[in-house]
Amino acid sequence: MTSVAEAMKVIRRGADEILVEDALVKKLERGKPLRVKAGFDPTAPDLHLGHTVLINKLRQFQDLGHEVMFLIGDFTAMIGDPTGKSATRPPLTREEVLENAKTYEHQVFKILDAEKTTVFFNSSWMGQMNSADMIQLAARHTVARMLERDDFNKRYKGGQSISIHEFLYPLVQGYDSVAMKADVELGGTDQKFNLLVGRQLQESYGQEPQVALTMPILEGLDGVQKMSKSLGNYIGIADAPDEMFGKVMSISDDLMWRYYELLSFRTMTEIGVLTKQVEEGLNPRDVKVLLAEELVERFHSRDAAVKANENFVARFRKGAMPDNIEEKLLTVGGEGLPIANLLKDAGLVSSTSEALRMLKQGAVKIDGERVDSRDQVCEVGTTHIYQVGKRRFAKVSLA
RNA sequence: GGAGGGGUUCCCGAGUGGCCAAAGGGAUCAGACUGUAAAUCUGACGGCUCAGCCUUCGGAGGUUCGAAUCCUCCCCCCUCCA
Repeated sequence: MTSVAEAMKVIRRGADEILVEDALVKKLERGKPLRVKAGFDPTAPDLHLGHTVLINKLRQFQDLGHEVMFLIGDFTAMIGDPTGKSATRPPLTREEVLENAKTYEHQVFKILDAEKTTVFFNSSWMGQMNSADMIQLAARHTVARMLERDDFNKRYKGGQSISIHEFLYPLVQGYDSVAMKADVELGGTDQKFNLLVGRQLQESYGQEPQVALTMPILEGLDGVQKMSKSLGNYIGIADAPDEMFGKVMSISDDLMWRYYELLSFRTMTEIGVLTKQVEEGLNPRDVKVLLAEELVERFHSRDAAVKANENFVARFRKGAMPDNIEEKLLTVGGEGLPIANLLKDAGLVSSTSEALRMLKQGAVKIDGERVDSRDQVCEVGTTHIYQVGKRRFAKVSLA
């Protein structure tokens, strides 16, 4: 077994806060596997790399020999965590929750070892509670402490409404820790308050309080805003290999190190070596390639990673065409189609105006030959590969 | 209930009667260069049957030769007072 000091080094990696660190050391020193909890809202089943930051940390605990408890918050989903949101989410049906949970498992076990992971649903204990139980649970916390939570505080001071049921969310999440006898709970930095409520409730129920470990929110491809689907700056773990590879390559050299810390399974020592090599003149691109390969391999396969790398080099460094170009058949009325309309109809651009702009900018190629005349007409009965920019291709036949 | 401020193109935000398809920034896209879909520089950025035309500035009407800009009504958001 790894020494406590070494374990702490691994655990500390990338972590925002560990509350309380000494308590964690003490727990580790007992030499028994710890029960490590992380809760997930079953509302958003398509995960991106931002979600995996937390899951990676679970994996690290797993590798250190601890027991991972993956909690699906099916009961809490019915309350809706107010964190950072004002709109109440629509409640999910039982079927939707189970469906989402399944998707979670499928995606999450690309990172976690299924053998060493237990999945929990908090409805299994919360569903049992009656009103009296619930009120007793509520009796263990105070309004003043609840208002310490940053967003409650702001809303309260700002005169915005806070529904009573919103106070219940942290309580229920905290009670989950009691029910699961968690030693450690992981969450994003936005979860800090809820994790701390867990500590307090556990003590109140006569348990040793869990250690709360918060992980930072991962920046998206722009390097500034948090990775999120709605901002479109995400790498989905279901993204196709080439797509995933390319997106990783598109991050800035600075952001790459951040991704290494939070997303790579390489040790910090290995990463330190890479940093040094870059300082000594190694092209950061080559280091980025390693990261891109590692991530594609994790979510797809070794072969896919190698292939994605090859494709990337061919297409962007050598300007070659991709292997699998989408084929389209367009039916036209007359003899042919002006190039701009063809590009639009083939879905390569969103409007003919854009097509004309692209032509003017020299972005359009037919079979690799640049087209600069907007008057070009593509005749019926021909098949060519049309390209806009470096990334959009289509093989179009006219009939 | 009272007083005031505001809703502009993907986002932020300027624009108070013609020079406005609308400044500036962000995002995005393209080109160049390169070390990559990094960085940097340049350019584009409502639509179309594209030297022209059409549609847009919360919604509906109106004034005017002409409206994002003025008037009327309506909808929505915010601040302060009660």
